Amino acid sequence: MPLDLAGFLPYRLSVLANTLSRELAELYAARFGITIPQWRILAVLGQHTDVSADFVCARTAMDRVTVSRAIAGLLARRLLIRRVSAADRRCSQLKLSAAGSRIYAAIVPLARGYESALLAELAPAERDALTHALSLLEQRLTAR
Amino acid sequence: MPLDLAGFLPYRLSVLANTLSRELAELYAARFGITIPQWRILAVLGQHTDVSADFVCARTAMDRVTVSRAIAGLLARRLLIRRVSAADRRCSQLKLSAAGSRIYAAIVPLARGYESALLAELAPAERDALTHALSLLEQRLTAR
DNA sequence: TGAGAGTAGTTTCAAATGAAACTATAGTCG
DNA sequence: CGACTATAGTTTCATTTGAAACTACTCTCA
Repeated sequence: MPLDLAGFLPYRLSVLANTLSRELAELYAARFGITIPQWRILAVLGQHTDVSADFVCARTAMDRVTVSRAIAGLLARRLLIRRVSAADRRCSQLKLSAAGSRIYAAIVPLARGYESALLAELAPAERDALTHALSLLEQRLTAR
Repeated sequence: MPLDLAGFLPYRLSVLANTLSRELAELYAARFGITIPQWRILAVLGQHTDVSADFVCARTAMDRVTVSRAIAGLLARRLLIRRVSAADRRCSQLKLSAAGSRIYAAIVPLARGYESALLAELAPAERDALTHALSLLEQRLTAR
């Protein structure tokens, strides 16, 4: 009894997620010179300001090293501002610069538009069901 | 109006899928010396026999190069058998060797067990809803 | 037939990745 | 205090990745 790969959940999610990330990246990568990890950092800093690199790691589930390098790239282009925290000088406090905010503001509608086009495939009840199922699965993982 | 990353579908799927693939790989990688791309190839060849590398590419949504190298690794360990197709000598015909079949047979229950544990988080109706929603999204992508 | 276009698969090379080691700072407790 | 442990973040280095070029073969059609 072979395993049906096309119906195997981890595999399906993997293919779908990689395809979506790549398609989405096409909308902003070339136009703004932003990589996928960099976009995720912008996305976190668009929501939360003056947070540490580690906070970004936790939010994005990306590796420390990946985050460090993506931040370095964004700093070099002056899209972020980094201050050393006075309370704990190991921590930095990151926020979007004016230029970073502009890029963020330009990408957000592209991202939303992409997501909307996807979700348009689903009826409202189907959307809710998907969202709900993902929450349950996510919960399981964060719970160990 | 910032974008809520934690509720953004492409992002959620990406985090979830990567976590699942990594967790699953922990079950077989060290024990059998098999990488994620190699496991996917075994999974395809467990279902379909005497198929080409390109067929494997199409099934797994993996890159040509990744597939070529993963096959090379499996051949080196004599887990696969490759014949050149008589009809078209550019194509190879791949199948599991006896040793490859044994590894495949050993991994399948681990993979199934992992998936079952995941799906146990969901009520049957929730599972169906998830499966259904994924099908709709997948369809959209294969349809361009 | 045989020149040009196309496909299967591999190799090369430059870029991205992540584990492990490292730097610098903070907190703990004898 | 001062050694010891822990955390934030970076650097190093070996591995993985995939785009592009390449080889080898097949197909088309003049």
